[in-house]
Amino acid sequence: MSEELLDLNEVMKIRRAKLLKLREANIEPFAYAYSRTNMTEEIRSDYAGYEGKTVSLAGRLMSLRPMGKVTFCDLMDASGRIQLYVGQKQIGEQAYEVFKLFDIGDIVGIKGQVFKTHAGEITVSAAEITLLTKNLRPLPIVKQAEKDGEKIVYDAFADTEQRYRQRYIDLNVNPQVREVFIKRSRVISAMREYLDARGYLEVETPILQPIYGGAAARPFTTHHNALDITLYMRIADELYLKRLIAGGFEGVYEISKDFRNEGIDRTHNPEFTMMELYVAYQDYTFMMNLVEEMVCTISEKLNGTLQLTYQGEKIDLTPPWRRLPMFEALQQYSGINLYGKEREELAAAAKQLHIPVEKSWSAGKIIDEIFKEKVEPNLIQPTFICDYPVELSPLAKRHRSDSRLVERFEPFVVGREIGNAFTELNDPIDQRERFETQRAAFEAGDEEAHQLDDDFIRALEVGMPPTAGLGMGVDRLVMLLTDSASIRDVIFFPTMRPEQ
RNA sequence: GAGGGCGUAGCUCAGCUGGUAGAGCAGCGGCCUUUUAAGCCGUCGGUCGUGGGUUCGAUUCCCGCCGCCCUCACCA
Repeated sequence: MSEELLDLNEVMKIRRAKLLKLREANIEPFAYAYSRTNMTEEIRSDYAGYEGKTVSLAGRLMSLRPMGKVTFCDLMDASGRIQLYVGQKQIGEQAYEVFKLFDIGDIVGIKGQVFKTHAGEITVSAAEITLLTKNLRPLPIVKQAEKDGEKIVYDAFADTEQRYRQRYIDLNVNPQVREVFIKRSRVISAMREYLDARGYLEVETPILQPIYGGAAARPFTTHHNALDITLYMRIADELYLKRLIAGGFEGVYEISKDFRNEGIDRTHNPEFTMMELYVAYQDYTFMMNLVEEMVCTISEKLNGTLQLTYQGEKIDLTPPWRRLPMFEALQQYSGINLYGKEREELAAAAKQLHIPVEKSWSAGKIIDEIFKEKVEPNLIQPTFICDYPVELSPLAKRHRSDSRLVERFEPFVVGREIGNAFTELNDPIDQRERFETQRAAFEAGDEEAHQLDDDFIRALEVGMPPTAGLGMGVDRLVMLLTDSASIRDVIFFPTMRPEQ
């Protein structure tokens, strides 16, 4: 402890000294509770109603402007900020001496009258000011001014590493960060409201799974001691939710974390939030309409509009979204018709398009690569790409009019996939064959090939009705709706390498 | 995993072609009872990410390592 003290910088030493002084003055610097009557925003938005009234507020001191026997402060609570006027005459000489030990970053309670200064600033004049929590580690000082109605921020706390590692500081000093996360919560509640209103049942399924499935990805592996078995963190909820449809539920959804042991970048975090929905007696066309309607409902609720700007790109969410079969999209953007082509022809086409092909790649994989390279970047306005090759989609039902394709779609916006949906494969014999193909791929070295899940097939044998399924990347939807460039800006604590 | 960039005071940043560091804010001491990026005067604060190398001498040049960011690969 004393050694730790030696490491403290000057400011922190002074803060601790103040802490001792406060305790000597019989003031507890870490209070138990404080009863307040109002939030700062209530007063600011209804000055006429509060003028002259006594209110009590609680929050953090974000700015101090001492002027001798009077100090102006900015108090920040969860709703916003308000100015405080702390005068020696009003709170008393002794209390003012104690108040001089307060710092920016301290959390205080204040009771006093609402008034306006000569400059017209809505202000609370303190009759009492109470320390609730002493700040021992100084906050970065971010100053704001308003010029011509525009907010200007000086010395913003901008170091991304520190912002992500010490989000509690980021949230305190960067109000726009708080806004993004409030919006994130609203997106999720709007989604839940939309799904609940249609009678879908929110459920919970295992995160720890003996066989991982539902997506093509490498899992995190863990171990259960008592059972002495390997368990995997789920990479998707799909197979369990479909078991519930086989069990007689007709509409289920789950909003939860999935885990994929893959790289980290601007659109990928090892743990991320997924919404999966399964609806009995429906197909992927139904699901396309649902996605359009749901995303639009959320956008309206969140931003009051279907128009949005993402990183300078204007996006119009107004339905109907373009619906483009995958091979038509490939034809349109690569100029080559790839439908029905054999692997060697596809490899040749890829070469022609300057896309390197590896020998181990299947025909489906080559198509996927060409798609990513040539088509995806062009899908700026909302677009459903539909009808994928069967070998890319081991859990999707074959297309009713083309057995080489499956009834599947992915919604794209700003060149980015935000979901994945299909008419679910419910034929257990076909499902077993698809799993066998995947097993062969796994044994050939494809680490992301789907695992064979006998119990899931058993459920299909019992019978799963015709079903439409959807997965949506919640983080990416939030990024889109909040104009966030990185997934780390919409996840409170993104995965980072541990310090030291 | 590959390539590129960055890492200087609590925060935001300067520091040209090598001579052991500066500013603003914050802090501390003054003055100040309607300020609001408060102001004025004074002052404290840095093993310049880390470990080597070159050099009489390195924050500055070279190499390794650590961390972050960007691009690519894998993927949602």
